[in-house]
Amino acid sequence: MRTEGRAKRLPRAVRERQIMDAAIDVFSRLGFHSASMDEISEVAGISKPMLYAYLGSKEELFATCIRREATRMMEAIATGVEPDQEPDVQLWSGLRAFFGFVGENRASWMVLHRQASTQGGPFAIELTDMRGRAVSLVAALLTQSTKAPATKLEAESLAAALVGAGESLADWWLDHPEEPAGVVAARLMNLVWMGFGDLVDGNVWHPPSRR
Amino acid sequence: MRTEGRAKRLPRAVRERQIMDAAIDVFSRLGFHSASMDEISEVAGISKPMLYAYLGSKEELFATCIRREATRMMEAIATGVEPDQEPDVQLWSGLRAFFGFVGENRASWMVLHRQASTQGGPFAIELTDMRGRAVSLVAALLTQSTKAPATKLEAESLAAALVGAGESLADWWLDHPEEPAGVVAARLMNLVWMGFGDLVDGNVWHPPSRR
DNA sequence: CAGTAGTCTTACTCGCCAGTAGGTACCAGG
DNA sequence: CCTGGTACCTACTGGCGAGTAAGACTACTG
Repeated sequence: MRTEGRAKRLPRAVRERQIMDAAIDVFSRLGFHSASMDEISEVAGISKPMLYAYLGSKEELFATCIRREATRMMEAIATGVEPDQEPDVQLWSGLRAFFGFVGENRASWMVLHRQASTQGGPFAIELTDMRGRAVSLVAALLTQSTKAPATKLEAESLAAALVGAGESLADWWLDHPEEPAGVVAARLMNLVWMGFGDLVDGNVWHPPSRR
Repeated sequence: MRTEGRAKRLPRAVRERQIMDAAIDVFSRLGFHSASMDEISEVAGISKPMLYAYLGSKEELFATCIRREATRMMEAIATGVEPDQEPDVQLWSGLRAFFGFVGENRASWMVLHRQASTQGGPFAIELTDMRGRAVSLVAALLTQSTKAPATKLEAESLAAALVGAGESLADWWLDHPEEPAGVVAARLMNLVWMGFGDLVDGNVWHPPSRR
């Protein structure tokens, strides 16, 4: 009975992946509140009770999405950075990895940055956690470069500004996709390492060895 | 705010102000979707039908709030900057004015930055417009300093990064209110004008004449 | 084949909230 | 004292969407 288009019976793990992918798609387009579980289940090609059976409530689903994507992103960045390099090289690798990830996972980035940060509750925790790790990473980089930032607060706020600049530039990039990731990353690198003062004078940062 | 049993009869203009203030308060605490017109009317000390009679629908109310606060903020910044000064001084004044505004209007800032940017529809337009004006302003500053950023795209993306750094640092500041506005502004000024490279070497930017 | 475990569905309930209907107090000017 | 207008209210409707009940289909096991 029924029409031909009946869903096939698939193992739980596969369905969970489909659901998460659909959820990220819908959340990124509509935002947490405007996204409905009906639409997510429809995009996932499954009925709503399955969704609830596998992923729990709407909030749990969202939190799970955030956790998954945040982990993927931090891993992408971590594998791109080698801890023994000079500070500027480390920063450069990190920026490239970051923009690379955003470029290939725009929906994930939107959910992480635009949605998660604005919803209170348990989401902010996941998100703040990831962001905190990123900030600490940068702050460590700064402190390790000695001399400059005296207080912990100062290093942390500078790191927050840098991370924010990256986030914002990534957003800007979403509206100007014609530029390659490397160019955008290099631009931010120049801004935060050289500063406008040097840029105005024509001084540019470039990696120690071109490759 | 209801001391008497019955609300006093007040002219429309006064009520509209009260409603807008209440709306910004509630929107900043709960976000657009979670904020209910019932709560806004309650905070404003008025009944819901009045709210609808004066400010229209929920979306109209929100858009009106954004427009008002965006205008206030851009004016605050514009009056703080003198167009004939050196680029770095202009930037410095702008940053001070910006952080000054945020410090004294935290709720407004939250609505502008965290809420408006995540809701699609007509809000994004208002917001993108203001943000665009800010970015153009900075971009002009950069281009005017000649030599450095060749393409329009480059100047614009750098400006976007700077504006984003400011926004992000303002957010960070909300969680660390113990620092005065001037200190935070100075820190960002150093980051974007000197760059980490100089900061690591202990070179710091400071305004030409203290006052 | 019967039993059981896991997949999957239709068709509801139920609360919340944007928006409204319909009326009441108060104040002009005639 | 009426007449109109503006400020203001209580009490509703109507829809949307989170979450569920109750069962149906499939497949594997003995």
